[in-house]
Amino acid sequence: MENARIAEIFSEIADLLELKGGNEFRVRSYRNAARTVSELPQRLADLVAEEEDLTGLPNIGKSTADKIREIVERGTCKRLEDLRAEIPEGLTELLQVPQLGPRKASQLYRELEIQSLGDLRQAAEDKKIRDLEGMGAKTEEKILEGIETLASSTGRILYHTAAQYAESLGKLLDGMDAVKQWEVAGSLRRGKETVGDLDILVQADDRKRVAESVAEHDSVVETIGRGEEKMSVRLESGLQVDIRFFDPAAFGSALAYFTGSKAHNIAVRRLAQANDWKLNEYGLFKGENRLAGKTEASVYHRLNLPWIPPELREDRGEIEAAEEGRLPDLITEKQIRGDFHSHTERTDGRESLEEMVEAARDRGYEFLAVTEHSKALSMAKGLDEDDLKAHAEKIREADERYEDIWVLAGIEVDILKSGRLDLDEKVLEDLDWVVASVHSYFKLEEKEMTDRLLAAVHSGVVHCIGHPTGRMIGSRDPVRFDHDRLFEACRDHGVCLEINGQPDRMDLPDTLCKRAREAGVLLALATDAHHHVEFDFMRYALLVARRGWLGKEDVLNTRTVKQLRKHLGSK
DNA sequence: GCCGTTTTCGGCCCGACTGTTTTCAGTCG
Repeated sequence: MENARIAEIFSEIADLLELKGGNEFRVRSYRNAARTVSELPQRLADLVAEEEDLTGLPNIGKSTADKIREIVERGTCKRLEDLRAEIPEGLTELLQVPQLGPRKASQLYRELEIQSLGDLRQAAEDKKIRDLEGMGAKTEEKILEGIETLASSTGRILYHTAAQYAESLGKLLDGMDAVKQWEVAGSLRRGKETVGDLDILVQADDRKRVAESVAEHDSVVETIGRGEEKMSVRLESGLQVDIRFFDPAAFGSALAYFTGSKAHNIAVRRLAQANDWKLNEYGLFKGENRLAGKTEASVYHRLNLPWIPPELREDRGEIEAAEEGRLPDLITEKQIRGDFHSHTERTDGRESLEEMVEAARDRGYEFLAVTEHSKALSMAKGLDEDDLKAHAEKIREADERYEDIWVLAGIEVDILKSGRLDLDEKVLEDLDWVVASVHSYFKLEEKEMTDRLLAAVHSGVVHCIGHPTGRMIGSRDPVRFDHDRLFEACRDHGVCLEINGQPDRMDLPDTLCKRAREAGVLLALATDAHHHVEFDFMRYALLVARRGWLGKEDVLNTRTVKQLRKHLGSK
């Protein structure tokens, strides 16, 4: 039983309770519990086995703790079974339709016996919905559109993709005289690996003109709503964009408000309430009197907090850390001196060694590790021992030619199913940098996978574990292993964990990053570039690192060549 | 159902927009 499944159960209970018309705060409790569970670094099943007290976890009280134990033992819980018996299957899928919430969904069920998306479409097409109390022709139309949107939407999209749309809209806004300032807020600003929609804040002289221009933008296919304060549009990709207009006096509080996360906002608002103040998107207020709002920092400062970087705003302890003056000094792009994972055309990269090295120099890097695949990945032309020796020689020759950059002769060696490395350790010993990665047998049982990874760490020739969880966002689950044991082993053997910046990997994920840091593990940021343009993926690795609370000291890439040589030499 | 320098009971974030209404409920973020 994985945490994700437990979280799903709590979400389903929340949905069903909502359809039933239950207490909205109880519903919220289940949703909060689902969030806590899904973000929890430890496996609940393990905590239950160890008879840990779960009520110490945020949003988990006695009742929820009991349910967690029940779910771990039985795979489900009575509460869910009872609700399912009471409310027809299919009704929850109606909640997925935009603009259709629990009230209308249950009304549709009660009055028209609608129990599925199919029923809903039929009723809308038959124009039966417009006759219901509180609904009309417009509602019917919205529902049909909502069903279409649902069918074509893919849910959350990669940060990388969302950032491209944001950039394109940003260009439009930059080009308008009426726009005085604009900022992207929401989960994109927080650097989350996936983004559900775009939130853009705009200060403008002529809101109407801005709204018109946005509505006419190439990538906009539909205007969902449009008012004085906000407008919502849908892009060709299905992505929803919310534009909100604010005056300068409220721009900072609005930015904070719409950056979220929701949980962070609630926690900050509680601090305001403790002073009998009110915090909303228009500012921090004492009665009618605005205490702060022009900048984000002014809002935080008035609440006796330092400004909190957006990447930390997840209610994962940042408020307490801010109160106690122990927020981490997060790593920045400028502190990155090199990249620890790249491929060339010798295996599955697309450019020559020289092209890659020169591009790294152009970025101002002081070092670059070239890490081709090993022979187990025959599809990728992986190297055997002799190939590797020859290639390492070639890399060292290149290193001689470029005085201002250290080209590390490296490898990304496969960790085989048994935990053995795919290449003779004698050959690996002569390299400057050895990344060991799992590229096969992703479904091993936790114990077997843990032993497999530990064997690589214990080998004595590995410097870094590549993309440690192996997850592909949206398409492949992370492999299962005992995180704490791997972290401890890495710390004790001086082995780094990689933060791979490929947009669909972003692996190690942020929450595990935070725990690896707490365990004393050193992280290595890397792009896994197969073409020099992918060196830009370092920004995604950086986002993960920042969301994982990493500072300069926690990251190997911040070392000078001299320090790095010393660090690697001492291994 | 959770939670506690206001509290173990009684709160729980709060405002914009839409469509249906003649003052508001539902949905969303």
